[in-house]
Amino acid sequence: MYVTISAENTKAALTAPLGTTATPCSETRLKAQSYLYLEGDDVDWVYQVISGVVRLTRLLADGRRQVIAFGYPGDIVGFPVDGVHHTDCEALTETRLQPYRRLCLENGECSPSLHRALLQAALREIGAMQDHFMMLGRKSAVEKVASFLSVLAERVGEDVGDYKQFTLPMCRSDIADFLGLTMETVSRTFTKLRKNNIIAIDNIHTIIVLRPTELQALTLGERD
Amino acid sequence: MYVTISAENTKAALTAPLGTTATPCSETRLKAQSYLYLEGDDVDWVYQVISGVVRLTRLLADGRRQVIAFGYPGDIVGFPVDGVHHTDCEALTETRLQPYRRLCLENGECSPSLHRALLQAALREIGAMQDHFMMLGRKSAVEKVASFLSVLAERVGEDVGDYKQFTLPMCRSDIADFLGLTMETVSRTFTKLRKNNIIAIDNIHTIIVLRPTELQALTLGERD
DNA sequence: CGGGTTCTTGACTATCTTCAACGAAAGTGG
DNA sequence: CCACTTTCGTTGAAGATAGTCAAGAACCCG
Repeated sequence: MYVTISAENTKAALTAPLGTTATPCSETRLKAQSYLYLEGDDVDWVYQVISGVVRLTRLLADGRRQVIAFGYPGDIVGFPVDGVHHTDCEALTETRLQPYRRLCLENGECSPSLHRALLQAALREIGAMQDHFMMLGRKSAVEKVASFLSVLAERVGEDVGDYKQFTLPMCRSDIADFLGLTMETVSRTFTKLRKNNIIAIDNIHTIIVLRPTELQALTLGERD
Repeated sequence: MYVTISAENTKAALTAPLGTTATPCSETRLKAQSYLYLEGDDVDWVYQVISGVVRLTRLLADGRRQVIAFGYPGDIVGFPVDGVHHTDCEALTETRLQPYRRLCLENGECSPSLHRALLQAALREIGAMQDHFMMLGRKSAVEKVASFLSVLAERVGEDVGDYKQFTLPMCRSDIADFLGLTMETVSRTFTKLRKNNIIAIDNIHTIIVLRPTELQALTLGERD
């Protein structure tokens, strides 16, 4: 999952399974905090997240970290770069994944419809990443956090009265490393949104969006 | 072209043409400052840059701009997202491009080797963009500019004695919008590198890297 | 040569980071 | 179940990095 400029993707489109034909391989299960693969590992499979959430990260030698994406149900993770994984992938919650052979994507060694679906997923990935560039390069802290929460509310939020509620399976520093901020700035921005009654923070990992429209407006720089 | 963490790609690999078989379509020529496509246009072709340089951009409603990538010879531009272009693409110099049918990439309606080559290019694009996230999210101004110049020196620099020389076909604000900085910061950083004798600026658009090793070190945060 | 654009530089400011302390929550072992 | 420890999150104060605004210099092109 990336924080796209406009969250125009519908839940339906995103969470639809890829193959309509019988899948050749049974699902993979992953406990929270366990790794699916590490940077440099050979790629044999790409995975579609069925349930749960995973985190893709890259590390710099000096310890700086960038969270590349969060993988929510419907997302495909593990695209190979020259046959090798280019990020680490860790499960944030217990996660179920549907594996697809790498060669199905790369050589079409499977049903044409599945090959096409994986390819389309890769192309959508490129588009989503392009959006995320704008986010990292050109948005303020408030805009980044508002975008992040807005997309999550849209994608995984549950209606609670007039509000949208969802849980954050990742910690604050994961969010910070995803948005190119520090943990402290993320925390302060959450507090600011809470004090302005845009959101409520029930449990630390449970967000309630009280005013979705205002949150959406902050996404593009209206005053807070 | 993205500013990758380690410029380990060789020139040869990057500039190799995709299809060894006869290409079905003659090359496209583009004058400097003319657009190849705009965001929202339907995609009929993807293009490999043969010579010249193009610039891919995305715009926000309020005018903020992100340069997504520069397309140098060997690069593929124009990957479709749901059949539609997701960026604007403008030629920075006179440019020659080899078009390939979109359906060759998406449906394999061409030679299998060409289909595979385009697919591999898309997957490499994903990997390169992941690297660029680190750049935008986690690097300082000096690191960004040093990375940018270092990659260019490696990729298009010509040996002049012990030095590497190359021209910048883009203006300072293009570089700024690529790196997530302002024009002024880019300019100041150039000056700093020049005063430290890491680079020389011959003409405004001609850079000579005097100390490639030091420049490379600045890429990852060694003191300047 | 002149006019417009692009680039550089300076002074000032804003935003975000850093460092540090504290508090809340969660895990551990008796 | 409770005390202890550790991790994670929040908050504050101070500082640094990059942004803004403005002026002047260099470059480009007819």
